[in-house]
Amino acid sequence: MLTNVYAAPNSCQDVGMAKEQAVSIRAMNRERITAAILESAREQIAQNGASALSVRAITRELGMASSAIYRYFPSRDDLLTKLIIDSYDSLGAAVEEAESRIPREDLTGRFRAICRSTRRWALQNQHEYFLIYGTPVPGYQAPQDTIAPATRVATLMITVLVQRSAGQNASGRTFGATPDLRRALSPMRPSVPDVVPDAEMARGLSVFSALFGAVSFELGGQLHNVIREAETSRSAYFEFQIDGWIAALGW
Amino acid sequence: MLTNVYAAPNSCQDVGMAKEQAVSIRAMNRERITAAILESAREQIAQNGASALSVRAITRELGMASSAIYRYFPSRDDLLTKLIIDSYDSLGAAVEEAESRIPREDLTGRFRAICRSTRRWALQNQHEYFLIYGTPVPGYQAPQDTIAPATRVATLMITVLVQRSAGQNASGRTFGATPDLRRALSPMRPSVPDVVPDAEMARGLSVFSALFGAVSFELGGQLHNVIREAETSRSAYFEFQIDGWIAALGW
DNA sequence: CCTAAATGTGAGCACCGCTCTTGTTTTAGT
DNA sequence: ACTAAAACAAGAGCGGTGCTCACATTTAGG
Repeated sequence: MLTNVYAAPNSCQDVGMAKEQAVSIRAMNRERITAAILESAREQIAQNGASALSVRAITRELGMASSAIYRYFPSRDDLLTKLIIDSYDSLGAAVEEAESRIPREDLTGRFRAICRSTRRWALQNQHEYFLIYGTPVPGYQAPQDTIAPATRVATLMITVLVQRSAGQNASGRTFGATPDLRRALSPMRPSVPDVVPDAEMARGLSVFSALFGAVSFELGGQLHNVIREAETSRSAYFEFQIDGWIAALGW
Repeated sequence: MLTNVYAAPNSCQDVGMAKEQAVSIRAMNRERITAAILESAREQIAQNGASALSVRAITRELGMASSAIYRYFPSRDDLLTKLIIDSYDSLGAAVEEAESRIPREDLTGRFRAICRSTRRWALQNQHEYFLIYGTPVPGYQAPQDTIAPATRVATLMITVLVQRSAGQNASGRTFGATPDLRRALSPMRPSVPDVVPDAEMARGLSVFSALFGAVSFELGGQLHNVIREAETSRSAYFEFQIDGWIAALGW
């Protein structure tokens, strides 16, 4: 149960305050209540998943009228959008933190760190993970605000790939990359330095989706009765997959 | 709009019928109405996804009382379970059909067919795909009936792997497979012939999850602004990935 | 100070999954 | 053929949902 930060919204009214304060009490309350709503929502999602998120339940927990929440979020979907953005950021921050601990020159180590921290975050935030990489909601179009946070871990992965490609200046193994594939990758091209050949980009992206396929399979229960549930087994299998991805990248 | 197969449930009552008919009119009606419910449900899911499935909407479309549907499915979840099983079967049948068209000795061709038909089915049945491989519903435990259909495409993939392993009797490249990995794979071991080494099994499973990761990424919009939307581009990228998986399998 | 904007409230709408009662129809046993 | 039991259909209703609206109150700024 949350402490009711929403209660007594006018608690500051009788305290004499200077008119020109840094932030008005209204703005303060707004920020506080918005945060409380998000906290309650996150709690609900962590326990029962996104589909069970109820705005009425949030207002109940906060002790406000059910209609009051619409002063802060115009709809349930907008609330969810904000939560999605936060989840992207949470995952991005976790992965960035883990990767930053590895010596810069240890490229495979950084790659491993990205994979492991992604899985770890997903295991610890299952519902948030599926909020991001689960079933897309039908009418939902990802707003502009989501795309930047969504690319944080992808950007990190690309960075490692770039440094790898830069290390071996245009070595062989640059076959592949049919014209069709080149065109397919064109939207991504501007974001990636020229040192990275097309095939390398495609391989990186492929490994990227394989990573999330592996995590989704584990979290989605697709490995039930296939890989032992014990963490040692799950982890061993995951490490085996990482080795495979590193090999696929030609490292 | 569906033709109202539910209407006039007593239409047979006044026709004199022999008592010992193969199936009673009640059983006939039950079968007919159950089929109509499922058809309407599938239609709804195809249009708006599983989350938008409403039993009341089904009964409206069929012209029955909203409470009547509970004579056929005890709850919305049971209805969904049936639809999940059907989706597994639909996917399994599509993949089996496509794979069966390839000459038996063309192992990579059969593998390619499995991958391509999986993607094709997913593109044509997006909501059904996410019904299977999307966000797991919180309290939902897959009933026993689902596991058999769920393994159809996996079984197919294993078959190809087995034939490949059988072809090259215990060649080199059987490194890997730490004790931890061996234990991790133990639940799967009884289902796979001994000719397939542990590492091969793990690799196959890894490729399997990579396949679904790739499909999920495409359907989930994760490739938006990354790979051109045109089918030629999407297909070219997918084929590139297939080549990578074949390489990963050491073929 | 006073108007206008922002915020809180409660009633209410249309929908949802599901239950229960009541009355009808079909089945099965004698 | 008759009857008890089982299956079924219909409607009312319960508690829940997201959301809107009219109305009171509180705050902000000219």
